[in-house]
Amino acid sequence: MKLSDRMSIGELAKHSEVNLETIRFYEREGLLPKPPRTAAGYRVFPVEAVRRVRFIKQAKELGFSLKEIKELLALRIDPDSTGADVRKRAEAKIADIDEKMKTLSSMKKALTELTAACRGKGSISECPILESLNAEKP
Amino acid sequence: MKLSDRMSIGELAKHSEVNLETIRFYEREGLLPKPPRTAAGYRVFPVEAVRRVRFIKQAKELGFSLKEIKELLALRIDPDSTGADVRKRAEAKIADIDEKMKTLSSMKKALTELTAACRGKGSISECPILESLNAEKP
DNA sequence: CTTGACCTTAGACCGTAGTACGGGGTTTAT
DNA sequence: ATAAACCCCGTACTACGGTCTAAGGTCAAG
Repeated sequence: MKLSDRMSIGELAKHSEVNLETIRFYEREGLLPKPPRTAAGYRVFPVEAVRRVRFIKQAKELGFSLKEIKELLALRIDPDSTGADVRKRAEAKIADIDEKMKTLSSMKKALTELTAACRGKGSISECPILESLNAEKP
Repeated sequence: MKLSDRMSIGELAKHSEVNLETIRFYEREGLLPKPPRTAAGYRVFPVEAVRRVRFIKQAKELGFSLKEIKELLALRIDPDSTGADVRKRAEAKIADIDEKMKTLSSMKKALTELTAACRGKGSISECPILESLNAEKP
């Protein structure tokens, strides 16, 4: 059964845990495709829209701008773009992601060392451990 | 030798690759400690400030707000806070980081699958692979 | 057949994170 | 000794990413 696989803007907002206005804003900005409307002009979203909005939300939390998120969402195999082109763009995004993961990794390491230091009698005063990240470009 | 282990605001900005005004802004916001001044009132920064500014920059790219970054920078073992308290806060930050890494991981997986699909004749048209992330909270 | 919860639009407003500007003082290089 | 390059401060402005408001239309329940 699939009793209603479509939803109103309010339902979409609730299920994806964002403000209703944010949905409209994303539509205006082209992050969500313009949905069909009822006779009265009400937006009708497919359930998949929830995934899309959640994806946007998560990507934002990872420091991607809406512009970058738009690019990520545009990465799909369709007849408009050659496979090689999509692959090139996807690989660039993968590089971004690897970069972020590397940084997170060193942050985590620093914090883990900090918690360990706290365990061991914790008396190494003034220890700005977080600044001990990868230096890069000296 | 340590021919000048201190620098001007302009040098700091250059070495940490941010706008000079950003340095002043971070100082106002309490992300950088107020530096000593010359007789003429010029700020004099220790070289370590470069690491700190770069850390702020990187953390921002990972989606941390300046407020969160301030909290991260405050995590250190000093006589003002008990080891247990610092540890608790550090562990919370580690949890944030793990969350981010998990999401990045699924994004990367989705993108990797996409590039693989591009290789293989690339004819699965209309394939919005990125929305297929972890669902969470149904 | 009205009340309340929902939807519509356009446009105003907000917090965050800078960035620029103007008017001035300082330092360095020629 | 004077120009270029740097610094000071305070204030204003910007871009981004929403969020809210006003004025009104729609829909389901009682």
